[in-house]
Amino acid sequence: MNSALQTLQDRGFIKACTDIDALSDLMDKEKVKFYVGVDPTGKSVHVGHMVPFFAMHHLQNAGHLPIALVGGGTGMIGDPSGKTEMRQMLTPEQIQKNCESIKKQLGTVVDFSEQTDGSKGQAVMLNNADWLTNLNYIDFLRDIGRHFSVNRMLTFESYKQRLERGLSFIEFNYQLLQSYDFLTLYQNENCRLQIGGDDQWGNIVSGIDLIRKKGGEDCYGLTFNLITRADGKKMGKSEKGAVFLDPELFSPYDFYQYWRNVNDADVFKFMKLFTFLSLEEIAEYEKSDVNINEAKERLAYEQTKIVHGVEEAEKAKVAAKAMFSSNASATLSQRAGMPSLELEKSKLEEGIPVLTLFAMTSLASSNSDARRLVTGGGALINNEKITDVKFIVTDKMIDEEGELILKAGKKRFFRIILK
RNA sequence: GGGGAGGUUCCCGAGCGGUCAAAGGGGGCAGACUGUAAAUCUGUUGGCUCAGCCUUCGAAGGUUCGAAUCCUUCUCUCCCCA
Repeated sequence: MNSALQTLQDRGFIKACTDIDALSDLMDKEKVKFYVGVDPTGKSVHVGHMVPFFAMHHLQNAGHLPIALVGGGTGMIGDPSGKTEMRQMLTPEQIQKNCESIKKQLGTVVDFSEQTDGSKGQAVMLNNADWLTNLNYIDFLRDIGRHFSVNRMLTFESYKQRLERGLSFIEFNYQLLQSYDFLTLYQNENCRLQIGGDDQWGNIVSGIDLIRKKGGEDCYGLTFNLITRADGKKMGKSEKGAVFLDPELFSPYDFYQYWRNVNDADVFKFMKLFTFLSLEEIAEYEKSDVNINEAKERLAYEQTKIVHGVEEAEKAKVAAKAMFSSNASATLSQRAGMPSLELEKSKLEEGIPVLTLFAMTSLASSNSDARRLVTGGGALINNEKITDVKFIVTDKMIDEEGELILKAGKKRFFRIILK
């Protein structure tokens, strides 16, 4: 098999391919242009969306030519695949803004810069709004619509499910538009391969069919395993909601912790999919005499480094290490990666009720929430358990570093910086 | 267009005049046990100046001492017929 494909296979990406042998031959013969679509339905993608882009990274390194296709046009419709409800429609302005921030995030994994030495494939980002928004309805129906059989579409799993709950006509057209995207990319860019999550199988196959019906060459589809966690929960979801790549929505420290806390059963799978560590190196961690927590630490570090950069990864790692170590008092530099808040020193001198203080942080969402925390015995300040809800925090509690470290349970920390 | 069934707290889902901030489950948070894992058990899960008060049961009105529960209008969803 083609070495790039082999890499994806070995790392556990591949779920299905329309014709793996033919694709392999093609990739041996030439640098193949391939694409994956992203929906700009939010300001940020989350880790679950990243699988195809990690795959894209590996293919790019093998010299193939990635196209990241932002669905500026299709985003205005919403893909029914895997959704149980209709999507909210977005305004063109929102979509435009989302596209820009998403491109930045994808840039952490796929290199969009100008390639000069030719060792990597040149990556580009396109927006299907460029060819979708000006489509003429009648022309589209005549040229594209006639190639689609409603009977056949209705047999697709993604539509079947939605038929039970309701599917609007606008969403029903999604497959046509995505197929049209592939056709357009084939015609304009000579794009031969579409990759995506396994939920995209139906849409990808339709695109390939369309290209063939329009007289094109054979094109290929490659889908990746939908990543599930061993506990059955959705990948990329955490108690704090989706694990977004945007540091505003999900702090690098929490991001690091998310990976640090993955299920034992998922560690190596995730290392292969979500880091660039070599398989040999990962195999070292898989040896039974290695403490699995070292593997988790490495996974968290590598992932954070890729998404947020070395500096943030380093900070998160140091902060986590310091806080989880036995004495649990960290020096100022170790605290750098911790979620924090600045507070006027004078306020503390006057005294602040515990509940108020906790509610100011991300540890408690409201006074009542803080009350529950304290009542339940989960609230600590500088490692001292606070059980009295009326407790007043004063400047006497400041630690040797001149700060306060709040804890909610064993795992959640917050740093109060006095000024 | 006609007929029917519905919209309940983060989600699913009970409640159908007062004892309802609303059963049960899921999820979340905390405690115990651990390895910052999983599983298990316990507590908790609208807000507040917390033995009390305030805001919630699609929206707005109304009946009533009192409504998530009854009436009216509106709105949205699903199903059947056209």
